[in-house]
Amino acid sequence: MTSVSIKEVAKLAGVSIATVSRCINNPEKVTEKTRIKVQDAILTTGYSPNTLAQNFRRGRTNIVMVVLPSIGVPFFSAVMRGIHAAARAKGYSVLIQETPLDSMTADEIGAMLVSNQTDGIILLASISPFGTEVLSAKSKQRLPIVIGCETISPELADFPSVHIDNIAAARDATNYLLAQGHQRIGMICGTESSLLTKDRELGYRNAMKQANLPVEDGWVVEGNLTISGARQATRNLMNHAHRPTAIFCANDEMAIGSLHEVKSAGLRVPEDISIIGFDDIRYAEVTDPPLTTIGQPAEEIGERVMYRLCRRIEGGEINGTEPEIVPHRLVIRQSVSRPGG
Amino acid sequence: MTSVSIKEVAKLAGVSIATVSRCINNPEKVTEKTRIKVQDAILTTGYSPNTLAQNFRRGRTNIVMVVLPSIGVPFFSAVMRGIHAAARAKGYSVLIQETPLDSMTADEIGAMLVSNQTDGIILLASISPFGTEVLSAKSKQRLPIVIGCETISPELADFPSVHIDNIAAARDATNYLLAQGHQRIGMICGTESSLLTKDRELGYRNAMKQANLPVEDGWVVEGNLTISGARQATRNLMNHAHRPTAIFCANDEMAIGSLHEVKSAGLRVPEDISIIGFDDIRYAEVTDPPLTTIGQPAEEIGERVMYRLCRRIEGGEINGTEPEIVPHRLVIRQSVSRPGG
DNA sequence: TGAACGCATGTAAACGTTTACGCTATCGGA
DNA sequence: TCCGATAGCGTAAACGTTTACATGCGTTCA
Repeated sequence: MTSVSIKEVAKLAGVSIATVSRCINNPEKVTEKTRIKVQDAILTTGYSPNTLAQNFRRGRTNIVMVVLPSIGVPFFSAVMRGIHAAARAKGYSVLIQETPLDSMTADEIGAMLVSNQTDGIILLASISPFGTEVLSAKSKQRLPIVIGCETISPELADFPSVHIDNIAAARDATNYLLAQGHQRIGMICGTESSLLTKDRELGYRNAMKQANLPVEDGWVVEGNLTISGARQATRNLMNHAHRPTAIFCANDEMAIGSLHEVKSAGLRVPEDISIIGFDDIRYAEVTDPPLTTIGQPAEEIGERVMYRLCRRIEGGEINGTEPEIVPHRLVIRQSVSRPGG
Repeated sequence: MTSVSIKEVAKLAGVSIATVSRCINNPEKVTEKTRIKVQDAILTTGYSPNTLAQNFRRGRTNIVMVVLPSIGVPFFSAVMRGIHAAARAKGYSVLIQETPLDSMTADEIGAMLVSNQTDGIILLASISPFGTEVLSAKSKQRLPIVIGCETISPELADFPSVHIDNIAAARDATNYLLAQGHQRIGMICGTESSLLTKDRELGYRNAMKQANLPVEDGWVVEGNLTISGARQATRNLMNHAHRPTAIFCANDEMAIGSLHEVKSAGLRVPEDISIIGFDDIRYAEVTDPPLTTIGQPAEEIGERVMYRLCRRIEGGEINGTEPEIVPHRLVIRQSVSRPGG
């Protein structure tokens, strides 16, 4: 019942604790005969090393922390799946921190690293900027932090990252609507604090400008990244004097809300209003109509971000900080048609 | 840069390391004057305690592990949200283990506890039974393990748990369909290994028997808890010689898949086939038609399960192992009508 | 004034592991 | 046969913290 330590094993096997330790960690440094003795002793005592002592001694936890806005969003859970897979392969456990209302500050995060609670951190969320006195550019080069998904803010530019090209992807989405003949295109973007959706907004505006089309006041409205926020935003768009014939939503969650709201108002999708989403979450193919959207390789992002973090932790790659861009793709389903059907 | 230890603080403040430790952990045992000295020293050195050493010394990590089948399922992420909230309030971090293919065995879990990697465990997933020699009934009484959501298998009966009454809830769902006049009611259940959906199946069968209605062969089909599984299951149900006029799905994920499949086949919901789900995930109110379902207080379950675990960890409540039942409720929307509309 | 007490602080041990270092015995080569 | 190299193992230190116990000083009360 009470936890058995390496000493009992050593005593039972008739060797020193150093030898027991070696049997476990460097079996090749030990005679086969003693190795067997020790193995037997381990089995009969039911010994398992005290992880706390190991962590303490080795100065690491084999735990990485993932900071994200919400695990409830299917896109993030897909990324998490990739992270988990890679973590398991590399022997890490994953500690999740949700930051609902920016509740976790950069200082808290720094504290977790310096106090050794985690070996590394994956940021899937925007974080209030790191205090400059805490993190010099030099130290950033070393900290085991990797950013996934989120477009990088200037303060975080020194950290490696893995993500799609959000600007280009949003441009592709908008261009697809334009190619279908839409000219009045609205957008439901995220929140002020979400840089990633800022980039998507930027891509949308780029595409509109390139097509010499105006973005009228009130065509870009915040949806707060939630279903209910998107429904409100959609009502605003539908009431606009120049009602858009198509809506680009910064994520699928909001697209689902928007879709529902349009239909609730008695309008048809896509005949009256076309809708395009972003992320290609798994619910996107079972909406009515199925949602046209931009697909991200979410699991792949998770895996790559984890592997990159491992490289950082293991000390290599001090310099390689250029972002790793993964491909996005347009997933054409049935929520977009030519204006008027 | 290199981590500063308690020694430097002590030297700078001109006190012993014991005093520094006391200043942090038992400030009332120290003069105000020295406390200020030490505080200053802590600030100027930028000291923060080495968590690894603390954990080692105190024999605990302040980490709890949550084992669940998939974080991608909105219901679980809602539970997780509750767990996170409670954990944060109690000073714990949350480590997530997904067990996609029963990949984590009970032995692994036991190992995590005995090797001190976590202070406690929350099980939201069925786990292959604990080896009886590893866990006697006595030791179960002590282990800091609490079960959430899942109905308890005999092997796990000694652990405390928090969940709804799945049998009664499924009965309520079925009775609602019966009350609408349905007689041919099919069910899409989960997998063989998911006890919780087994209980839902039981509740369904209870209700049918009580109504003196048969459950024909082929009316209960496995949906694997996934959208695609439910779509296949729905095709089977629609092809049945005695096609059900209503389908009870063991969770909303499958209900969404089923709903889509029925409509894809050109049938109407609820006029041709009524559908009722289970969980009331947030997408349930934006399906077309909005999904009638059984609501669980997911966040509350998460909170309660976490608080209960805390009580276990902190040593109280050795005996209170009777399950904590939280209320469910029928959420009536528009995916169920009288048969034929 | 002196003894007794209590409070603030220091000293040192302890937690369980890993690992640098040193010792012994064995083996190969001259 | 003797010496050097080396493989295998033991000894002991070290990691940073907490805490039981000891120490010393000041205060109070007789």
